[in-house]
Amino acid sequence: MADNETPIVEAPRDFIRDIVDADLKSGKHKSVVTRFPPEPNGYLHIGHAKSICLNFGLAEEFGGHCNLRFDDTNPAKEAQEYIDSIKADVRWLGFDWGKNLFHASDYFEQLYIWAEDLIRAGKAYVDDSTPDEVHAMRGTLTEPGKESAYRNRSVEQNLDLFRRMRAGEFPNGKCTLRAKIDMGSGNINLRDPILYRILHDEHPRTGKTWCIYPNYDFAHGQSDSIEGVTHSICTLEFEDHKPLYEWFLDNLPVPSRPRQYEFARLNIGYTVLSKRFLNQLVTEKRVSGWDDPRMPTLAALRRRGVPPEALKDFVRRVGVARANSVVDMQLFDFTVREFLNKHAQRRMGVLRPLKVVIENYPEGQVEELEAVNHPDDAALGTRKIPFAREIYVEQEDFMENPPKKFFRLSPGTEVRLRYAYFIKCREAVKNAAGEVIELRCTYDPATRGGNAPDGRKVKATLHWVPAAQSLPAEVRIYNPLFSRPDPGAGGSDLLADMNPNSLELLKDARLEPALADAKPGEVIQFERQGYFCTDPDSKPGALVFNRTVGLRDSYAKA
RNA sequence: UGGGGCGUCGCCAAGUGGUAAGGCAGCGGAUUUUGAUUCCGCCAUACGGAGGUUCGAAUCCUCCCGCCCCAGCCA
Repeated sequence: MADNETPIVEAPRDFIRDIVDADLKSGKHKSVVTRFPPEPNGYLHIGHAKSICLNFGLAEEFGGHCNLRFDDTNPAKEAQEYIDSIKADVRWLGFDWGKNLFHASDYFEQLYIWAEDLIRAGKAYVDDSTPDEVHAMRGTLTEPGKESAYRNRSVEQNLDLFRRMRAGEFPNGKCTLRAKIDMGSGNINLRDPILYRILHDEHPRTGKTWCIYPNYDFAHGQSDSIEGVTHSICTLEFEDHKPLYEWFLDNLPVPSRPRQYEFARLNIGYTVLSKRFLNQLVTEKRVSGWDDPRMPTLAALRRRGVPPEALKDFVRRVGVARANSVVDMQLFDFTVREFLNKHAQRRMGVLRPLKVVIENYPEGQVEELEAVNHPDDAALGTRKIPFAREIYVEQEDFMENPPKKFFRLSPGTEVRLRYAYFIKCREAVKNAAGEVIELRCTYDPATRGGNAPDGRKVKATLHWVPAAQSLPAEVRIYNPLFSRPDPGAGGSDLLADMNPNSLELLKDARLEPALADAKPGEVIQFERQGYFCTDPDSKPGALVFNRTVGLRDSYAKA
C-alpha cells in the first residue's frame, strides 16, 4: 500500500464517548482514566476485544490512560499462563498500558484495612453460617431474605474473628465476612453480600500470604478508586452491582470517586463467547487448545491469520450500545477480507488438485511466466511461476456435464490459465469408479500471458500450479464451531450444537513454488480461494496453511 | 408475582419534539487475466403495540406486549 494511503477513519461515537466528552468539557474530570480488568482464568476472546478497544480507545482519543488490571481475587481459578496470554493478546491488538500494570492483589492489604474499618463502623460482620444456610436465608427473587443469627455480633468479636480468619485459624468455608446492608432489598446484591471468603489456595502473585480473599464486589470499585479511574466501564450484567459498588465508595475513606457505566457485551452468531465454555472445550480436548483456529479467542484468531487491524475495525463497526444483540459473522468476515484484500500478496494454490496434461505442449519443456503480486499495487512487484506440460487445476473447476451458467472447464470449452495460456479441454479421463482423474487438454501458444491476439474471449480464468514444481501442503479450512446461529438457545446442550464439520483437512493441496518462502504470520491470498497463512505446525517440506477467510463467491451462492 | 435493563430495515446502529444517518447482508447493473476487488443504483410513509399531549412525536405522558440480567463463600 502506498504510504499516503492512511485511511481516515471517523472517531466512533457512542453514549460512553458522549459521557466522557461531557465530563471533560464540564471540568468534572481533567483527564480520563479507564481500565481493562480481566480475570486471569482463561484466554481473552473477541468479546474482550470490544472492551479492550473501548477502554484503551477512550484513553487514546481523549488523551488519558488505560490501566491493565488483573482482577485476581480468586486463586482457585487463576493461573500465570492466563496472565501471560492476556498481556500478549492486548499487545497484539496494538495497545500499550505502559507503566500502568496493576493487580487487585496489589491492594489486598488496603482492602483488608478497609474491611476492618467497616467492621468498626458496625457495617460488616463475620458470619459462621454454612454455604447452604447462606443460600437458604438469602431469600428468592420474590421473597426477602432472613437475617443471619450472627448478624449482631459485637465489633470486638467481629474484629477478633476476622483477624483469626486472616491468620488461617479456620478451614475453607467455615465463615465469611459480610456487609450489613439489607436482607429485604429487592436487589439481591444488597442482601448482606459476602466480602471475604476463606480460600487456602496459593495465589499466582501473593503466594501463601493470604488465605482470605475479597470478592469481586469488595475489590473492584475500591481498586478503581485507588487507581483514580474516572470511568469504570463494564458489561450490562453488572448493573445490579452498581448500588453495591457505590455503597463501598460511600462508606469507605477511598481516595477518588469513579463512576460505573455499562454496555452490552458482544455476541456473534454461530459462536459462543463464554470463558467457562471455552475452557471446557480445551479441557475436554474438543479443540486442540485455546489457540485452535476455530476458537473465538484472540490467540486463535491470531493463529488463523486475522490481522489485529481488522479485528479493531470490526469492533468499531459493531458499535457500543446498551441493547443486547447478536452480530452477524458476515460482518466479521467482511472486515477481515477488506483489510486483507488491500494488504495481502497474491499467489496460486490448488486445494483439491486435478491433473491436466497439455498434449500439444512439448514434453520436458518448462518456461517461467510472470505474475503480479498484487493487482492494485505494482510496488509489490512480480514473481515467476514455472509452466509445464502437466499442471493441476481445481477439481471444482471442471464439470463433465455443466449447468448453463458454469463458465469453467468442461469437454470442448476453452478457459484461461491465469498468467499463462488459453487451454481447451479435449477429454476427461476416468478411473474404474467413473471418477474424473485427469484432463487432456491443448493449449494455444499464441495466448502466452493470457491474451489472444485474435481478440477472442474466454469466460473464465483458472488458477493452477505446475505438477512437478509445485509444493505439497496441508491446508486447513475452518468453519463455524457451531451448526446453529444461537448455540445453546432454549436450554439446548452447547456440545450437541457443535458443528461436526468445523475443521476440513485438505492434505493433498499443491502450492506454487514461491510459497515456500511464506513467512510465519504473513497472510496471502490464494487467488480465487481466500486468504491463508502458514500455521505454526508448518515445516519446510511439510507445509501447513490455515485459511483465514474465504473470498466472496457469488457463483457458489447462486 | 421482587429488583434492574432493553425494544428503530434480515443483522448491527445513529437519532433525545421538526418530519428515519451509516455499515453488513441482499438485489440490479458497469468494469475485470481472481465468478475477487472496484464502481454505480435499489433496499424502513416507518421506529414493539394501543391510547394521549402537541401545529408537529421514534423522540414527551399512560397503559399493555416481548426479550435480557440477578437467588456463587465466581467475575
